[in-house]
Amino acid sequence: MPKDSLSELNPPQKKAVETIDGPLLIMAGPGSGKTRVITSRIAYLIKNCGVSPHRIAAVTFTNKAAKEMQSRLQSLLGHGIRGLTSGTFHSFCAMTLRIDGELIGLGRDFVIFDDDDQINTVKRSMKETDIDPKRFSPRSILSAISNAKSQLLGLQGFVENKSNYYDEIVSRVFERYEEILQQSNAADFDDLLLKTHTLFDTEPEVLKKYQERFLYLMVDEFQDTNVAQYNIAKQIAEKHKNLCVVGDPDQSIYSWRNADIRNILSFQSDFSQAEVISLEENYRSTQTILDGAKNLIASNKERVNKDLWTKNVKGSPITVMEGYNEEEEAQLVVREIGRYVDSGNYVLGDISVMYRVNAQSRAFEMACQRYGVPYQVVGGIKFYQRREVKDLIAYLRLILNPHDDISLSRVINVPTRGIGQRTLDELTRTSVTLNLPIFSVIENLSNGKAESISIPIQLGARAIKAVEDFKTLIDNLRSESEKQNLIELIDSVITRTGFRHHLENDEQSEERIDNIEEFRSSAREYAQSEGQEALITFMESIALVSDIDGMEENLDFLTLITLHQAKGLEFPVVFITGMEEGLLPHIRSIDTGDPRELEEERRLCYVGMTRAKERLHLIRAFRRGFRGGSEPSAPSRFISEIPRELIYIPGQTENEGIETSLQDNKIGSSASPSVKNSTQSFKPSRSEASHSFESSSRKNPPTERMRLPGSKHLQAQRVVPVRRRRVVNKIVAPHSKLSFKTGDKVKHPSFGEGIVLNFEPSGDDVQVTVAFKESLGVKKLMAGVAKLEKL
DNA sequence: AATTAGGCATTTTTT
DNA sequence: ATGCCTAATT
Repeated sequence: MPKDSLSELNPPQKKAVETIDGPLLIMAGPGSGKTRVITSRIAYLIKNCGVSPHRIAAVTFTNKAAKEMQSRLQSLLGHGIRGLTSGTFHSFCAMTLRIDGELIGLGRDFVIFDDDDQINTVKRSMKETDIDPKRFSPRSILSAISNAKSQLLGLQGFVENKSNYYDEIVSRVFERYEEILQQSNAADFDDLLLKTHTLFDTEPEVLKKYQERFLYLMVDEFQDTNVAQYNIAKQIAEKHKNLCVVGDPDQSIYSWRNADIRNILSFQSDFSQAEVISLEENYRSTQTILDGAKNLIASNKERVNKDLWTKNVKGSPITVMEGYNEEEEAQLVVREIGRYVDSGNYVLGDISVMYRVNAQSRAFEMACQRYGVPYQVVGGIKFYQRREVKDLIAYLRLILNPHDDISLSRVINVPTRGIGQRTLDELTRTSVTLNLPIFSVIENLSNGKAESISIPIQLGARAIKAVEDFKTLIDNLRSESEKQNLIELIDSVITRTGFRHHLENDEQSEERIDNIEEFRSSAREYAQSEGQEALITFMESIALVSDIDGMEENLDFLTLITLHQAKGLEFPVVFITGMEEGLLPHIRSIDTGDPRELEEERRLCYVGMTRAKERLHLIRAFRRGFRGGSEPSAPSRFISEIPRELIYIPGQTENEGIETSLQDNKIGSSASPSVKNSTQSFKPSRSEASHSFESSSRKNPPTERMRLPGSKHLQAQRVVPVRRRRVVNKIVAPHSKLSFKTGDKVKHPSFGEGIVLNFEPSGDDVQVTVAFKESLGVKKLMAGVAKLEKL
């Protein structure tokens, strides 16, 4: 990208940047330079109009997008952007509530309940309202609650609007759910928005503060905002009316999360004088890819047509391939990727494999491991959602806020300390009757005043002892926490609670300890600030990060990603996999019979296709396995919605002539028209990092089934398989030397130094038995996985 | 109270 | 096939 300066913008882009007064709606097609416009606009406000960054807020869809914007502005304006507010709606609201939430009864150190906590809370609520979780799924009840909150209804609104038996059930759970949250001084994701709205609604002074401060407000990915978010934006912008929203209705893919595409219509009616600017020139994709995508999306009925165009080269046809099953699909893809890399024109970081559901990543991971392709999975099982990490977080939260019943229930018996379900039930029951948090019940218990207060509780002496010990444990950690920094605190939690020991006894102890180690180092950057402050900030950052936030651009890794997460990204080469009826229009969207759901699937496919700059592959499997079995699947209807002449099917020769060389396909990385058609030079191929594939493989037609290449010569590039499940989202670079002999001194990242007692090759790795010093003892480790270092 | 076995639902996407 | 939940066992 060239420097963001006004002269390099096309006329509508320029207009979008310079239209600063009054409401503005920017309709930005894929690849139309939206991000540039947003950053240029902010830079323009600051530099040309002399607006203080302090008075500008920019809301993005992910923290990653916010960070990217920040860094681009930084390079444009240097320190001139200090004071700029940028982030997601959720993080903005969390901050607002942290400051002024007390006015609406939210304690300063409230905790944020994530999805997992929410489900637990719903389950508990159902139990306490005698609603059978087998008859009504907690998940669907939660989604009803979330839906109500996203529409700014809240409990009260929901109760008033309920119209059937199911609503009645939900409202009972909802009521209890809110009580638990209140008592735990917690807010769920939707509360962050809802409560901020309420705060602004009921406290004019607070609202005024924000209204006056934010002269300019920008909202990115507007098509994916929900009613609550839009209304918060409206509240803030009400005074100055300088609200700029940027979006593309064709890329709206989050309606299941209550995003409401009608916000775009509302915006136009709420701000009738709003200027509307369309960005229609695409700088990203080849003509062919853009045409394919345009034709696909044209099948949607509910949309306004856009006139997307590009000056880019025609480029290669869209390749459609078919494998027998998902394994062969993956093999096909990985082998094709090998050809790209071998050509020297692409590095792995240029390529991405996209799929509808996370479960699909598995086959690709396995294929990558077999072929030695380093890869990066975005998302999947979220790091902070791993059991051991969540347990540790629950301890930290409890230390911060002992009233957090959900966290307390989570860890009161982890590791097991003789407090079973009976005891916990009894404590919970009492807390409900007394309308007190569980921790307070325990406190009263241990004051020895149980009888005098006449707590109606029935527990054996042994249970009481155990519970009291737990209370003392938390109390001690709590008082220590004020003197310790974050890392010290985490360490004392791990040791004092017996958590470390507990992990060591676990079957997957290595993996779990690794994860805790990872967690510990992620806390490091927060450890500077003082005592509890650090803990609060850290907890908040954990609750609000997304997987995509952690994704790095790394030339050496192939990216595996869901279509949803791919929004906003671009890659020279894109493989969209699982192009099958039931998967890409997902079965759930077909089953409902709601055409709008099917159209959203089509938009999802459109988003995926428009991520591609130069090469687009659509792959499907003839049979797909699920729930153990395997069933035949039909090609996705979306394939047939792409004009045949844009498609190349290997094996069907008549179209082969269309395929152009890779060189002809290259699109200059610059958005400026002058260089676009030139066959620009590629990124220099990085010999030391290049991942060479068996050269003969490129001669094999992709459809022919072939044996996996021998792997010896790939050893150096091989990514070590990480047990069955992945340990960290990013698989780190492989280890160079995996040879050990008895007596070798080795170093483990968390266990420290040790001596090799024994070793035996196992698959591609070596299982090493190591004696570590101190109390750590003898362990069997996979050398590559454990990142063992020879000393 | 803790561990284990067997039954069952589950998988769309995530701030 | 896996993981979660309940029931049964020690």
